[in-house]
Amino acid sequence: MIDLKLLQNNFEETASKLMRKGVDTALLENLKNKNEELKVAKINFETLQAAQNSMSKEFGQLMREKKDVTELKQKVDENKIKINEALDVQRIKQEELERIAMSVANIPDDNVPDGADENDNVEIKKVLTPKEFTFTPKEHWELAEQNGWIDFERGVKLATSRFSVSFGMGAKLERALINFMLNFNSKRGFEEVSVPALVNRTALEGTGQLPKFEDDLYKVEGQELFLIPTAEVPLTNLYQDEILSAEELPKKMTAYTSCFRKEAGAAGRDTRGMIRQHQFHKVELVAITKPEESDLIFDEMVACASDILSALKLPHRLVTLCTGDLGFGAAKTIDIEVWLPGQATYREISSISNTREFQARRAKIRFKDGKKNSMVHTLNGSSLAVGRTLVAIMENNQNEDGSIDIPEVLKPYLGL
RNA sequence: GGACGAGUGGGUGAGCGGCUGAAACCACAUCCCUGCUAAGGAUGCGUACGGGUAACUGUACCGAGAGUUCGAACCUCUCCUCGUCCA
Repeated sequence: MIDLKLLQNNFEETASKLMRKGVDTALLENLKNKNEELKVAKINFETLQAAQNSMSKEFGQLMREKKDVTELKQKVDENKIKINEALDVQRIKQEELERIAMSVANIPDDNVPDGADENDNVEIKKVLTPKEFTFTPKEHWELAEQNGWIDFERGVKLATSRFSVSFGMGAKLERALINFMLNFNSKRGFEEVSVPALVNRTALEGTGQLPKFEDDLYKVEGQELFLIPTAEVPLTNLYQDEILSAEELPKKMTAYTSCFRKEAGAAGRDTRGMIRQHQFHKVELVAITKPEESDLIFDEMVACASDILSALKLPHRLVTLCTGDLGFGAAKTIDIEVWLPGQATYREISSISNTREFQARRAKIRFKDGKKNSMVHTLNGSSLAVGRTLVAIMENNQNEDGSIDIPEVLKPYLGL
């Protein structure tokens, strides 16, 4: 959530920063006004309430002295009517303010490049060179079907479109990748955590998926529970509404979960294959840090994801997302895109974001910063999307006959 | 699914409808003492949002929400969670 104090005290600068992300200045103006109105309403209510409290004390005093209270009672009753009115005003202002504030995106870092969409993202570097094929490389769905690894029709039969089923080596490779990635992350100091796949509304508000993106979430009928779209939600919210000690920071965590997304608005995109599924496996990294160390840990997380791809010998590149492609809660994001020879293009396989205080403020995650409490920074990143990694392995390691070479580092996990 | 019981500050745990934002102890912090010394003492120590240069001060919060009352941690109702017993 946006820092209302910042908006109040530094409106011009904050508004111009948010304008880069397409946030309407009029909306911010409105937010600022609401904030001031709320303040007035609060002062009004609290003054009345203070009078009420002191009159109540006096009332008790008179009772004990067995004195007459009818006059005082009348005063108190009159005041009470005013209090209720003032409280209503305050509540309405409060709700309006929160509704608006919760829907304002995070402020992008100054060094995030301007841009409209993913075409304006800026490449940082390429890692490993794509190999030259002496034949025309196939796309992964062709290879997957040919090898009997993935069955797309049967996934549809069981659920609906954008579901698939893995068999044999396809299924084993998914499991191997998950284990490999979790172990890799553990060695880099990320504690492995196993979390629920269903979370409540508060958790999703904390990380910013709600209230704005409810359409993309699967909701359990009759309950305020949602299937997680990413492990970022349960991991980050583990410490929701807590005040952590400075010594226990940074918290670095990794978890494997299935992720569930309706992919509303992605109609027609990546309809074939397993690039964009409603359910997919992902190993996630989350860090909760002191503000001054979040950039350092961000780099660690990027390196961690990139190094996994390197260990798998998969060519990839790092890009900085431009303002137009930056997610709702991110102050900065680096995407890692893996080379897919079948499509002859780089495709997103990991996305690492620093949300700075944005989620911390929403989820109320603070730490003891000497004498006072400060907001932590929260970071999240995939390391990696398992299905897409499998796609990349298939396409990059394919032979002319359609067979696929298993990456050396995975063999111990496959009993090979 | 049914019947009880419980949910209080970092922890343990008191709490009569007003004098309780909350005893006590532990933990923690700062300071003092240094021949009873793997000790003793003093003080401080929840959160959020306001007001004040500051000392300080106002409001709210005792699982969540609603109600009764001039006044609720305490009474009533609903919900949630955790125990125990029953099915």
